[in-house]
Amino acid sequence: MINQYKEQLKEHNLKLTDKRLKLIEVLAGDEKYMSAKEIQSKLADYFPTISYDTIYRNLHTLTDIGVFEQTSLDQEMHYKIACVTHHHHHFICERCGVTQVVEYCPVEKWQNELGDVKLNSHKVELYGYCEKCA
Amino acid sequence: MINQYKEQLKEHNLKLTDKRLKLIEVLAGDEKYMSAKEIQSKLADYFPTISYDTIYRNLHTLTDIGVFEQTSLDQEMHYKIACVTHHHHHFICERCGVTQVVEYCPVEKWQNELGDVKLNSHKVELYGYCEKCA
DNA sequence: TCCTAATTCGTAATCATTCTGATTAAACTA
DNA sequence: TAGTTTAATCAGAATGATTACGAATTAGGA
Ligand SMILES: [Mn+2]
Ligand SMILES: [Mn+2]
Ligand SMILES: [Zn+2]
Ligand SMILES: [Zn+2]
Repeated sequence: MINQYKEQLKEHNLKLTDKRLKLIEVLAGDEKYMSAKEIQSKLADYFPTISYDTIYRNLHTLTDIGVFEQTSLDQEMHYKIACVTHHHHHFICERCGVTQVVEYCPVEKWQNELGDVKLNSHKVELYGYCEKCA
Repeated sequence: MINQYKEQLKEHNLKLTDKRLKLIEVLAGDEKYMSAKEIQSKLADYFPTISYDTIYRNLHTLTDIGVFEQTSLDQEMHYKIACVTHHHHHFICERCGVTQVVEYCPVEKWQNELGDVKLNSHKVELYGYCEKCA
């Protein structure tokens, strides 16, 4: 499954660096939203001196090509590995960031209600505490 | 209608200051999400030296008591006057921040789908360009 | 192996937001 | 109305996330 991400990098002419691969590994290994700080602390096990510039740059780059998805929580951007299957949304634990899939999305009803206005995107996020954190 | 906000301040033992009243006036006068910077530039007409501390403090305070509502756009918190009628969401213009009401909200379907997990809150935001900005 | 553009590094800068300690003023009381 | 109390404001420093920059390194192709 990591190979699929290597593909995506190649498709966009991005080099396969050790930092990028480990970054993907970290996010792919935990289905939750993580802050840059959390991510750097996980990467620090492998690259103790990795630059924040590298982390932020790659979070942006990989979000741009659809490997990650992002959301703003508590004034900080958080990232998770992207869901590539079908359109859906997430429940997000406000304590630990862990996510749970939410299938139902009435985007066509919303588009109907809006009429002419063109919908570029939409955000649906459900918040609460996961079973562990409750 | 400004009187209703004065009530709310009194109910929470908050003083009626000139800054607070003008802040409410500014947000109530334009049904859109505004950043702290935008807000301070509007307030500057009346209070050229108003402190950012005053702006941020009051944005928080008034959001806490339900006078304003907030959302994070582009890494910046944005505020608008709260909708006090019934539960609903908004379409938000990505250029100018103007909002349009979206009535349909399937929160009970989502709660059903989630089962046990307790839902604390939810965010639904539809993005695009308003007629003016399109 | 060599070249070159992309990537990373270390660090400084930026920008939104928060904090602090001193000053002001709203609201209550006499 | 004057006095008292305490919340609110102010100016400016501090914080914390994010971005920028010039120099050094490296992936990937020739
Ligand atoms: Mn998902
Ligand atoms: Mn709703
Ligand atoms: Zn949790
Ligand atoms: Zn607009």
